[in-house]
Amino acid sequence: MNTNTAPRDPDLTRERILAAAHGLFVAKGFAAVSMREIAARSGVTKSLIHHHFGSKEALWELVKERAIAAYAEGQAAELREASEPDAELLRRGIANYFRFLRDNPGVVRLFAWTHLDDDPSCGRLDAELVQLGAERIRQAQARGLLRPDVNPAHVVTMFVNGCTQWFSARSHHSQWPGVGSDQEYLDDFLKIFMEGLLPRP
Amino acid sequence: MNTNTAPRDPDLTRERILAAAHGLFVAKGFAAVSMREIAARSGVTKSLIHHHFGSKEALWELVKERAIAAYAEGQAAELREASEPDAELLRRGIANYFRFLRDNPGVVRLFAWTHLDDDPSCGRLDAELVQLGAERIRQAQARGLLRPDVNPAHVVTMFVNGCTQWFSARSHHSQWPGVGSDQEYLDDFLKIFMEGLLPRP
DNA sequence: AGATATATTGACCGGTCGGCCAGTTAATTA
DNA sequence: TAATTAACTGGCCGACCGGTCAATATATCT
Repeated sequence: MNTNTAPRDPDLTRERILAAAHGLFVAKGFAAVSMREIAARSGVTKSLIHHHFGSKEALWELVKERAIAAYAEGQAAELREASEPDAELLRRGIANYFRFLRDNPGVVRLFAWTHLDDDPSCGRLDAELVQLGAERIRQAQARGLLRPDVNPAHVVTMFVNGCTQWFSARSHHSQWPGVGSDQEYLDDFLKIFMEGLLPRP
Repeated sequence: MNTNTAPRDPDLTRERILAAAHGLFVAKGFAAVSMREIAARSGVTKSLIHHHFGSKEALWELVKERAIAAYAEGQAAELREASEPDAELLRRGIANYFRFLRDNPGVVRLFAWTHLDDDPSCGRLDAELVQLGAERIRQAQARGLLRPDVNPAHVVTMFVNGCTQWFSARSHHSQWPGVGSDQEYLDDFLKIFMEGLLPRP
């Protein structure tokens, strides 16, 4: 490999290895991916991966860490730029989250793999995200804009679960009779969820 | 193995192999389980597993098939014994489904594995279950007991997703601040979901 | 320019993988 | 009871696994 005259670029090499590993891990899971596969896809020797990352496990941890950090960063930015908390803000937040998962299927799969590994690392990272979102909902509750008799953390968990599982179990319910498109599901979800959150007279 | 005088029982042997394979596959996923492990746990030779089931893939398929068939059968029984469809029936159906998943964590994990395999086999099996549930909701809508402007199939999908992901991502949100117990989450879920489904004046 | 550190390679290691096969033992059938 | 079938075993195979190591080529530093 690399018999040409291209100059060495260790950072780029690391990046290409990480990209190859990310794609394979996301697609097949840790156990089903071999170092030889990663090496072949990144155009690099297996030994070089060990040189740069140590072991297969270490590479896997780094791939997870980076992907989740990127996810958390994007979501935090989304939350920061939000205006004062009301029902409409929540509705837009859910729609944005839904579209984010739709456009980043790798994130959904990576979360699913880590869940099956009972790996709490990614849950730790977005704990503060949840806290932030729950705080917004609490404020809206205090203003009488959302019903006060539900746990704000459960509200966040509920819509995160609803969005995540929709894409995670796509192969499942895509063949269920009567189930519609992403947009149609999101619309119905918002109808039920948002109206269920309104204060009752 | 089996150096004692116990009489041969091929059916029991098959069952023990299936049980061992089920436990290991559910816990670690297809790729991370070896035939040697399954053989050791079921007290049987590796060759005998091949004799009875052919290959590792065939065994995995059979394990999935049986588990999902058992799940579908139980759920279908639950649905058949239900009375006339109204909101209260739906509420009890959701609570029952939630408790079923709580008491059968293996089912949740097996579903998650098959989703990551993009295996649609289990989705096909419970398609009729969903159709049955959706039909009940449609009847309740026709009687004016549930809001008519949502797709019944989406109603079913929504609560199935909400229940499944709660247990599937337990390692995730168990460390989220403010998230409560199974029962507390279910209560809040039902509050929001059921009120969101009521007809609006 | 010379010395040092790092990036990169290819060959190799012990171990495990799924699967196969010849042989033995127990149940079934004729 | 003899013959046939099925259950079951142990050993073996080639392929692949993750990881190591010595050697080499390219940067970087003095």
